[in-house]
Amino acid sequence: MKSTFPPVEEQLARLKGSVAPVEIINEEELTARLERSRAEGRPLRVKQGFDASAPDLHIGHAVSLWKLRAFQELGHTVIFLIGDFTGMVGDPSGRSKTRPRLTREEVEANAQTYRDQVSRVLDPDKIEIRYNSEWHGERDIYEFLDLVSRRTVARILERADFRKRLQADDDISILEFLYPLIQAYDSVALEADVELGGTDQKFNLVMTRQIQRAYGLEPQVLLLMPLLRGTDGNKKMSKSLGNVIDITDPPEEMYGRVMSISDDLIEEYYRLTSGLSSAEVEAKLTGGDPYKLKHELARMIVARYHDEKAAGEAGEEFLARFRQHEWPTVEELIAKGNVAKIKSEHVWLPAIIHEIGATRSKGEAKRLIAEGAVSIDKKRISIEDLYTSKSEDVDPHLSGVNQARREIREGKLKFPRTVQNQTPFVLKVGKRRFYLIYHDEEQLKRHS
RNA sequence: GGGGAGAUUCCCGAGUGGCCAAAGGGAACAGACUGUAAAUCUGUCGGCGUAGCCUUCGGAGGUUCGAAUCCUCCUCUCCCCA
Repeated sequence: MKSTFPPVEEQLARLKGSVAPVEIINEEELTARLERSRAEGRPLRVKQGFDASAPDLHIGHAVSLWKLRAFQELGHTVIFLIGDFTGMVGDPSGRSKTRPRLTREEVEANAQTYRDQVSRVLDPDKIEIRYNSEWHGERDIYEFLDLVSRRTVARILERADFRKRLQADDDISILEFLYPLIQAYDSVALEADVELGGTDQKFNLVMTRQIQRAYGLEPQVLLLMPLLRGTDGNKKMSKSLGNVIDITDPPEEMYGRVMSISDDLIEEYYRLTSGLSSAEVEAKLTGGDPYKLKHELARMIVARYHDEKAAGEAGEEFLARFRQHEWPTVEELIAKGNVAKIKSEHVWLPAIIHEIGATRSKGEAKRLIAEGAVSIDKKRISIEDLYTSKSEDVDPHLSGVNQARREIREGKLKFPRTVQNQTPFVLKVGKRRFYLIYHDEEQLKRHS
């Protein structure tokens, strides 16, 4: 049975609207494909690849997800390709050498989380999820060499990044060289008509076109989408750089993260993440006060991935928390799961901070305390608070070896002192990390 | 296959026998100031209970009272030649 599609003009307008692709390679081909699809009643196969080993999608990824959604709404087929095979062999950026091999179960678990996340933007019933191990996993070396033989080194060296590293005498592994080819084959296997990707993927995506031609297929159309910079305003949004806003972040978190973007990013975020048309963005931005603009943006973004109500509440909470410097209540911390149990009430504070995972070492915890970054129940802890000259306050977990020393110094020097507060108490570490520390379950139950 | 250069703490990079847990810069973190922004200033930035002690300078041995620094072998990277 044949599907019907809107007129090509209308489709094109839709695909180029809202967040426009930075580049379409190329537009005539896209028009031609759309026309043919309409004439034949055959939906286009629109593909985007995702990394199987990093299954958290952020609002930068969402830029192209929304574009995929436009395709979906126009009646085309969206293929969500999970690069489980390529994820297993390595990383093309040259940063990390080899990634840990993913097991079948991990891949499936990641695929499931992808599906959940993607459904916040796309219609989950209309996604074809595929894995590139389907074809690469089966491949023998002859087929592989056949693929490799279709390109030359010079072609690969066209990539600016390789040229640069070559000039800088940096190393490039052969695997990295092969990576674009392996990836390119995915589009051959999927018979993709269109592929979406970030502009940073341009080289790899152009390679897919060349490889498709080499296999006698019509090259796919590329929609290169703009990259969103991370909340720090310097680098691209990336989990490893810690400057992300995940599409699954809870409302308050999301709101707060939007508020923390640098001012230079306001326009970029409005354009790429708000869902407004460029005319609307234009209108908003002229003469707007950055602080207000950010609030408005935060509200829109939260509403997009949660709903209006959540966005409103997140906004109010934000104001309460950060304008009036309120601490979250015990109930809120419990609700969010920012709760940590300690073994005993008699534990040295840096040990607690370390134990709950707020710092990488006790030394770091101590440093933070010295810097005035740690508070308990709204009272700032100073380094002196950590020590006592009364041995009954000493952390009893500090064992035998130290016991002797402790005795020697009794009366003269100071010892680590256990937390003086009754549990449960609220511990603040750094600017925005709060933990409810408790010792026995009963204490918690009283609150929930 | 031959010749040369190199591997330092998250990154870049100094250090060529004790003064080195290792300069400097970047990143990061914290405090002050603020709008959870930027800029700025200040501080921190291997691990331990403040003390000294432990572990770290590609890997394994060795020389030495003492090694990131010297020697041997190994691994890896880059350059030039074939």
